[in-house]
Amino acid sequence: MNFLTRNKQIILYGLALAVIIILVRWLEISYILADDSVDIYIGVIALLFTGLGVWLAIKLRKPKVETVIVEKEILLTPPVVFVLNENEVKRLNLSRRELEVLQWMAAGLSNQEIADKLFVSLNTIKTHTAQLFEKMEVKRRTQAVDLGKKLGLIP
Amino acid sequence: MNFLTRNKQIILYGLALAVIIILVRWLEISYILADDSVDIYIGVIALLFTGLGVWLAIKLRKPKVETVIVEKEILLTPPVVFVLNENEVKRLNLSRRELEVLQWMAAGLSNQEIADKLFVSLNTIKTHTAQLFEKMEVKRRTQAVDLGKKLGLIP
DNA sequence: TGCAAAATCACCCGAAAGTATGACCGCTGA
DNA sequence: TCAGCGGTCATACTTTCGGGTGATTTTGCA
Repeated sequence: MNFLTRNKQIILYGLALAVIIILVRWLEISYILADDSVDIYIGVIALLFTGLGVWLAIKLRKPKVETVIVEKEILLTPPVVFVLNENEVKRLNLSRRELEVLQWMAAGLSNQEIADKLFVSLNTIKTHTAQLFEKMEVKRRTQAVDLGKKLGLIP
Repeated sequence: MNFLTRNKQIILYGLALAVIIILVRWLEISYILADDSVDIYIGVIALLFTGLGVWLAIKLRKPKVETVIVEKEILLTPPVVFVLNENEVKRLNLSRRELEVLQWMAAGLSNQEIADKLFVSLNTIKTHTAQLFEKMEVKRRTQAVDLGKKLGLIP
C-alpha cells in the first residue's frame, strides 16, 4: 500500500509510456502515420516526453528545503550589572557618605548597625540620614529606599 | 546579452532538440533504422527526451530555496510585568492582608498611612507587621521590603 | 594655603516602629 | 459543633527613628 502511494508518480509515468507506445503502434498499424511524417512524429513524441519529464521532475523533487526558524530565547538580566545614576546623585547633591548610608539602609540595617559597620557613632548616622531625607525630600527611610531604587541610586 | 544568459537553458534545449532530430533523420536516411525497430526507436527517443525534460526542469527551477535559520532573540523583560511568587507566599504562609501591608510598606507608607488606606486602626497594622516580620524572620520593615523584593513578593 | 563642603559627634524630644499579650468576631473544614 | 485561622482592635511598654540645633575636625579644591 505504502509502496503504491510512494511510487505513484513512477507507476503513472510507466503507464503513460505504455499507453503512448500502444497508441503510436496503433496509429502506425492503421497507416495513419505515413513514413514521411516521421519528423513530426518524433517531434510530438519528444515534446510529449519532455513535458512528462518536466512534470516528473517537479513532482518527484520534494519540496524538501524547509525554512527552519529557531527561536532562541535570551533572558536579559539588566539588574546584574548596576550602574549608579551619577546625574541624579549630582542633581540631589548627595555626598559619598550619604549614598553609602542609603545603601545600607536599603539592605535593611538599622542606624545603629550602619554606625557599627562604618565605625562611626549612631549620632553621625542620624545626621547623615537627616541630610539624606532633606535632600531627597522624603520623610522616612522606607521612602528614601523606594525613591533611591527608582532613581538608580541603589541596586 | 541578458536575454541570452537568461534563456540559455531554453536555447540549449532547442538546439539539443534540433541536433537529435537531425541525428534521427540521418540515421533514417542511412537505413540504419529499419521500419521494424520503430518501437525501440520511440522508446529511446522517449527516454532521451524525458531525461532532457527532467534535466531542464531541475535546471530551470529556481535557485532552490536555501535553508534559512533565523535566530530570533526574544527579550524577556522581567521588571515590566510583575508576577507574584506564589510559591514563596505559600512557603512563608503569608496571609493576603499581610502581603498587602508589605506592599504599602515597600511604597514607603507609615503604619498610620497604611491604616488609613485600608480603613483599619493603627494597632491592626502593627499586628500585621508583627506577624509579617515573624513569618519572614526579619526585625525591621526595611529588611522585610528588601527580602520581599528578592523573593518576588513585591515588584 | 585658605575656605567651603563634608564628615564627625553630641544632646534632647517627640513620633513612629516594634514587642508582648489578650480579646472578639466570622468563616471553614473535620 | 467546635477548633483553628484570619482579621480586627486594644493596652502597655521598649526601641528606633527622625527633627532640631550646635559644634569640631577633616578634606578637596581653587
